[in-house]
Amino acid sequence: MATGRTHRPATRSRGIPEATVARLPLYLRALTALSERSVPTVSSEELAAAAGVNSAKLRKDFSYLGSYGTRGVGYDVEYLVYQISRELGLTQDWPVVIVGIGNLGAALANYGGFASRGFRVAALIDADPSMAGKPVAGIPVQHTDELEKIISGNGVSIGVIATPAGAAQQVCDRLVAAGVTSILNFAPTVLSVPDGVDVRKVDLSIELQILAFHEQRKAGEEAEGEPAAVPPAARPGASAAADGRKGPDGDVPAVMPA
Amino acid sequence: MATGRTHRPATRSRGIPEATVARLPLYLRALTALSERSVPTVSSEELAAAAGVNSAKLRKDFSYLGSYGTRGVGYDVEYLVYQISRELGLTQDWPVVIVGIGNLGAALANYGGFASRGFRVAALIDADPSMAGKPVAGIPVQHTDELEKIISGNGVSIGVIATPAGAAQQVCDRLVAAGVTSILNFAPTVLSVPDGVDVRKVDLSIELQILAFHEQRKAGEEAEGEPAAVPPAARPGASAAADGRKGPDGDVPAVMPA
DNA sequence: GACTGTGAATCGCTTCACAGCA
DNA sequence: TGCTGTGAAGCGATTCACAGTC
Repeated sequence: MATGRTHRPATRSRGIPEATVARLPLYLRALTALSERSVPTVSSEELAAAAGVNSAKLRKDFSYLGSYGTRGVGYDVEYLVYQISRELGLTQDWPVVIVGIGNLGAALANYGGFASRGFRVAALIDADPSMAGKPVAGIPVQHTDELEKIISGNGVSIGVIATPAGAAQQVCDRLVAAGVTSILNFAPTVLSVPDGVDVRKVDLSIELQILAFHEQRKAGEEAEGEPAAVPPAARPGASAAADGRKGPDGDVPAVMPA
Repeated sequence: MATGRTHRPATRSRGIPEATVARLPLYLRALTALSERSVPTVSSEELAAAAGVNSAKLRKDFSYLGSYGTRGVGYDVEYLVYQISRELGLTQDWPVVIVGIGNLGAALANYGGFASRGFRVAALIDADPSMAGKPVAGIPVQHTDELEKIISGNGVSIGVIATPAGAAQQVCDRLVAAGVTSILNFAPTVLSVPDGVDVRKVDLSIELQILAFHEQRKAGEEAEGEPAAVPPAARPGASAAADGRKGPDGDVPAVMPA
């Protein structure tokens, strides 16, 4: 899981479970594809397959939205596209700003998936003065000094942080102070925000680490036994660090913060 | 949640819950930061705060790995860094290939968080012949024709797909056929893979859609009442589409696949 | 006959609360 | 005394299985 909210204990939104909300975009994508092929109706089984979930889950999810299907027939594709879009709030325009126009920020600015779903890149912001004015994805980059002006001037409530980790919290604070209440964070840091502000995070290297865990497990199973659970290596003692500890695989790994 | 596996029913790995595995990289990041500041030990409370979780959860998580703490004291930072690294499989080198060197692929190739955690970008692959040989992040891009050779030649078991949606399944099939067993998918498509292959996905626009849902809810609450649950708009009938349906917010949204 | 909608059962994760140990 | 480690309780999500409806 690449993501998570900060705070908000058990405040389930409008009765729709969080897990369901997280799947609605998946259904929407699958439905949109069907819509383009002019498929009029679809069964829970078919749609579930297209979205990569099982049909019981899909039907349960849709039951939270209301009874939008027809027994014995299935779901009307166009109608469901509209209902889910509305439920997700995509029937309105969401101006977003992207802060930090490095490789990743530029990729995000160019990403077609945003614009096509009601998200409009209202501004690109970077701290590097030499970037100012340069167009990225056809939008001129503005300097961080303008941040507050841009947010309030465009009524931006969603911000995307693609800065280095060190700058993220500060940028976050300024975004929040200027009125942003939802943040998508690509920087590898835990952001702290006041109540009422939502944060979702995407950490590219975390996903790879989870894959590595399973990959290692596969390799271990091939060779029968489980990978040694608790190696007889040195245990903590009172002192810290530097005791040349080694594990079954070799040396202490070169782990560093991003 | 930005991510999910495909298949694998209830095969909990070595007794460590999936949810715990997904948090280990978070702990590792926080611990690495402490390690760099030469902090020798840390309590569950402190570490939990740094990782953005609560302390009960953290202790439970660590209890699945073994008893690595000292009652009355806390956890030895260096020792825990090593144990978690080992558990995640980061004590070994993982060659990865990135397929699709557009904006996003280039950003990934340049992303420092990979290399610093034992992931080595073994090759960059793109279908565009004019890209071939051009260096990105210091690594020359190779043509898709070389894919199989590259995978087997480097013993690559993890592949990253950053192609357009249309090419993703085909690339996936070739990666799997060549021996890749873990895939990180950035393309907005559901990939189908044989048993034994893990897929994790990151969809940038899905995260924004989830934020939009909550954002909309906040706005709705300000104005007291809930947003109308089931509008009296036209219901499906037998025929599909094009009936000029409108919702409370205006028109049918312009949703499109990425 | 086919497929949706949903109560009930189940599963897994989180949280509580305290026993166990340095 | 302070903090970890963990059974047990609580809770949300998934799955089952079938009644309801076209």
